[in-house]
Amino acid sequence: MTRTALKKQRHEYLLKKIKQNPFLLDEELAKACNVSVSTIRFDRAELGIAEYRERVKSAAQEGRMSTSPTSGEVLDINLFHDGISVLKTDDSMVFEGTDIVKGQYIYAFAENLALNVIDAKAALVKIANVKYVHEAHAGDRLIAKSEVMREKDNGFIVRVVIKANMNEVFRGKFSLIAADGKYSEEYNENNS
Amino acid sequence: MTRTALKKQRHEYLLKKIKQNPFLLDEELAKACNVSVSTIRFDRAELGIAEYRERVKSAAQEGRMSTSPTSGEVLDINLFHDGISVLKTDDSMVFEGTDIVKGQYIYAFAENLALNVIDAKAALVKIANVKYVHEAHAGDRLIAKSEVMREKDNGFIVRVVIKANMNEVFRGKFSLIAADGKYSEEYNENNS
DNA sequence: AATGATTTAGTACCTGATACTAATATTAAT
DNA sequence: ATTAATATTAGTATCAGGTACTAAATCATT
Repeated sequence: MTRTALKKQRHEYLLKKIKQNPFLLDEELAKACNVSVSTIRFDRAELGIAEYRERVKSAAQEGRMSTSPTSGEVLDINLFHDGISVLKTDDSMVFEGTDIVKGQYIYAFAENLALNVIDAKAALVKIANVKYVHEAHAGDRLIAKSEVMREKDNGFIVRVVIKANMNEVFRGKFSLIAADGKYSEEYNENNS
Repeated sequence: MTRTALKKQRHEYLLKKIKQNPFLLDEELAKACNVSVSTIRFDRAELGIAEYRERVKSAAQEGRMSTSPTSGEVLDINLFHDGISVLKTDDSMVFEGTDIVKGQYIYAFAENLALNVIDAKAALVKIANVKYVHEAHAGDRLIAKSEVMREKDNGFIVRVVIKANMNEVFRGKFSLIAADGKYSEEYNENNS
């Protein structure tokens, strides 16, 4: 194989590998690619990939940004009645090698809204029946609507429907029960 | 105020400030506390606070942990038959102010095993019926067992049961269908 | 005044880089 | 086959943000 082709291959490898794991030193990359550290530095410069420390730093900042990773943003809530939230999907949520969003992210999004509409801190999921109607793809903007169907025993039945581009993607029914009002008080910041 | 008291105050400040924002250099901390950088270094040593780079690094790693799904560790897999995996829960998975693990983490754990037993890269969840039998608590070691119940149409029905301390915590039935698998090739090391 | 705790200063060294230069393959084009 | 362009390696000086250590200066207390 020509060096030019090897370089291209290496570049693809670097882009992919570093994206999925920013904690890779030039030295390690060099070893993995069987080239010198200098080559890796040239490659990074060509590809516009920042140095290790910057990568780690921005990874930390991103992590810092997303308080709860898959909860989405609540747009509207009528407590004990209904709620709407949105979630922008991205390729951190997909099956490796595809752009199909994993069910667990959609589930978490739905469960979260179901809990929020009941008053998150006071409810637990007991049973969930969920259906993934259509695949969701990375980049899709998911819109979840939840409705409290009825009260049952000491709990609630909440339905959540999620759509992407007007198409139904997910449909779930959550049976929630109130958790006993044993709340541990907020963090005490009073010190002298 | 005595120097000793000032020091104590500074120590409290450092612990709190660095906890809420790890991106603070010794130089910045020194300026904020109106002492020299040396003093800050002494303080950090006394308090066991790691240096800037280590703080940023572990922040990034934590962020990475929470964004990547909680899949647990697979202990045994008989493809298309059954599998076992474990997950150590922690307080990043709980409802705020409690030690009760959120359903979505348990769900993700279960879904993952269900997918793994079928060959993760080639299957999608279509329907899931899940029941949270008992609360799981932070620190619990969850053990999930999955069994393929039967093939159905072009898919599978997989049951997953999760226990903590011998007690059933979760029970779920997943209906999975095969998806066309697309492999991403590893970096080619054949060259010389 | 002497003792011990606290704070500051300074040195050598470390890692994982950047920025740059120079030399050496290897390939493609003429 | 020779040349020009491309790819790779090596080496130097420099940087940031430290560690680890030593020594001196500055209180506060007895």
